[in-house]
Amino acid sequence: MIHDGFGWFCGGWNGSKAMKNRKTLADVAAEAGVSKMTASRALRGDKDVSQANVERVKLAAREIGYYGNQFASSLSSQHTDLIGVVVPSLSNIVFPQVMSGVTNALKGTALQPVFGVTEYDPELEYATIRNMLSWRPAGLIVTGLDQPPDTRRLLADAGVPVVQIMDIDGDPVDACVGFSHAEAGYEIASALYETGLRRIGYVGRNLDKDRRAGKRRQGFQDALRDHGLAFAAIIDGADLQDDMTEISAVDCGRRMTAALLKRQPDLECIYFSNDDLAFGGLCHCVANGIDVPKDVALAGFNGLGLIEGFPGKIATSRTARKEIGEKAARMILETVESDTAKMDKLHILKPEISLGDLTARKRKAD
Amino acid sequence: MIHDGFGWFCGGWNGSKAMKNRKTLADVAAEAGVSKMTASRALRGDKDVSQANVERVKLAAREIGYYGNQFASSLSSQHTDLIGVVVPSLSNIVFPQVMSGVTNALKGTALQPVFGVTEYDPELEYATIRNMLSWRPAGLIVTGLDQPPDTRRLLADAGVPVVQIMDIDGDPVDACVGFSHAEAGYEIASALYETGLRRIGYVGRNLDKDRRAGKRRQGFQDALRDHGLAFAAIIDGADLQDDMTEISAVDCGRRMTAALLKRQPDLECIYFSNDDLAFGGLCHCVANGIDVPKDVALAGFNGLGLIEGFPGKIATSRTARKEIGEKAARMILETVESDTAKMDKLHILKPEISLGDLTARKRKAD
DNA sequence: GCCGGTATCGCAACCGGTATCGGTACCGGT
DNA sequence: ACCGGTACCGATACCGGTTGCGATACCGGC
Repeated sequence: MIHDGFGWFCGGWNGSKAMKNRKTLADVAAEAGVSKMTASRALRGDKDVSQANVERVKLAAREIGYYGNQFASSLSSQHTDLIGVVVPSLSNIVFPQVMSGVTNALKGTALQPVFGVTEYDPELEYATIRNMLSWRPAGLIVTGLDQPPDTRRLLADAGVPVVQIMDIDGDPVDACVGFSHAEAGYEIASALYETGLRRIGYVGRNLDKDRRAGKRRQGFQDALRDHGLAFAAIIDGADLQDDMTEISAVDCGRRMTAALLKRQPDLECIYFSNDDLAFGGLCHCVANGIDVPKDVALAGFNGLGLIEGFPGKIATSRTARKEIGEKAARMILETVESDTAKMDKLHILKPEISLGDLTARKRKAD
Repeated sequence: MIHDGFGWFCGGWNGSKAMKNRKTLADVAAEAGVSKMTASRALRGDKDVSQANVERVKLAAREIGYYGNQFASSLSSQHTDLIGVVVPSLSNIVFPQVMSGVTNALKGTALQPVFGVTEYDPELEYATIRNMLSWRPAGLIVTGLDQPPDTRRLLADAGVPVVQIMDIDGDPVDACVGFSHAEAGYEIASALYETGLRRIGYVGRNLDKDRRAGKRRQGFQDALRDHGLAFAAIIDGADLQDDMTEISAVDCGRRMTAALLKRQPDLECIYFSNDDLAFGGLCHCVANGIDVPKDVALAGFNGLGLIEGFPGKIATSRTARKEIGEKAARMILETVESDTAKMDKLHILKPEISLGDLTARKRKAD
């Protein structure tokens, strides 16, 4: 349906009548006793308007409660202040944090972000991006590098700066900001290995949809392989697919951990596809008197705030979400501000591994 | 600055040149060998176009990579598909959840949400709303009822359906969806009282900015007063204002709880301004061998996912964030869809109190 | 062959701003 | 008195679609 060309653009009911009876620039001009042009210039702070008229116009505008019409303005001036930001989800706090970063970097500039959510659905992603392009944004920030060809072409032909974020394992359309998930997986695996851990299990969910989580897992596996190991046990949601979609990630992590430890009681360590699941694992352990990380070590990914509740308990790769959002926004800002400048095409913000209480164990192992 | 009338509208640098060289409807029409009008109608699925031409036009559009221009379209047709959604924050997971609800309810309709974040800053809220109005949205969803007069007037004169959400303690501009925070505070206080708890402390943060948290606290206090009690101890961030703004809410909760219990070791219960803080409190207790809720009961607000990690430990008022977002969106949808229908002006989604393990104690107390 | 009706199509006039460019007024210099 | 320069202003032509309405073509019926 979405790919039928213009289905997204068709049919449906016709917006609101809300636009009627709105004050226009002509009203302001009449009220101020000047021409439309002078009013326009006065409100935008253009030059070539006498101070007296500027004040007269602003006053008139306020009196009649005028605010501009972005459609008319953008159509006429042929440019926009919009930056489209496409994220896969709002329920993973990571993305709101990225959005915060973008908002933050754009504060005080003329640009402003517009957000779109894809729910990890490629079709919806395509539609969202297409939709954003119909607003002729000044730039686009898109999560991930694994867009299908259709979507890729859309981005490539957009004619605006495009920054892909969160991932660098792949071929960016234009610029990208993020880090290698494969490497992140590889590195935390290595770090865990060095603390002497050997029997390591894996807990993941939504790997089919969340490609980046899949990459981390692969990287982790590669590291194990390089040490002649493999996951001692795996639960990736396919096992528990019944009601797992409805419950929260934390609760899901708890249950999956319980299941995994039941299946393989001698695990020394569990790697989770993210911090929410890992936290769920911790909850299971706390509730069942399992000492973390002595009995079993837990490792997640992201460095979420809730990890700080139990300092040192969960190993994690701290990712710079907010910074990624900020950097991406700033890259577009720079491109847009100067015609000449071309932005760096790649900016890496490597996650920082935090082993927590395992650090001590590592020293012992050395 | 923001209130100077049109400062927001003035100055600054002028968008991108991104709009140039884009395919227009005329290109499509030429390619398809029809007039602009026929092309326009074909793409929108209007009637009065032969099936043959519809296909020809759609094909042509796809060939040359055409996507509409919302500015031109909205300007000309005098209506929009936009719904403005204004939330105070993205770092509190509650608001992304509300946004999810809105997105969800709007999925499959012609309407689409545009989000704005105010960081709890009234000036920024004013600017954001004004900015949204310049897009002539079909409706507006705004968080809270406590806008300053300027902002209120803006909303009242907007000429579009406005739904205020999350709160009903106040005077809505038009419609509102949410619940009474004062009542929520009152009720959980009463529920806690009934389990026999008496020496109750309070931990809160950002009360000056988050008016709703303040209302809950007030409601809680009122309940205590009605039972002849008062908070046995209070930490509201003013006490620890040093670095508290930078750290996560969870970590903040941990520290404030530690401080509170040090000051008043015989507390039987602590009421937190939200679940993040409460969870931090739980972490402190777990880490220090304090049994929850036997030694000290903890109560928060929101029913966040992370509470589920420790089933029954933290009492909370479960709020229907997603539902609030959905309902608000649906209210606007209905208003917009039918000219006649006026929406309900008030929709209450009362939080559901969950006492967790305290339920047992309550039965004992009875 | 003429007529009313229906299906298709396209011209022209906008929508509400802004870029462009050509005035007008006033200034100081010569 | 004349001239060039500057400051200010406004008529006009768009921007890229859509609405309104008239034009055209084709149809069956009489």
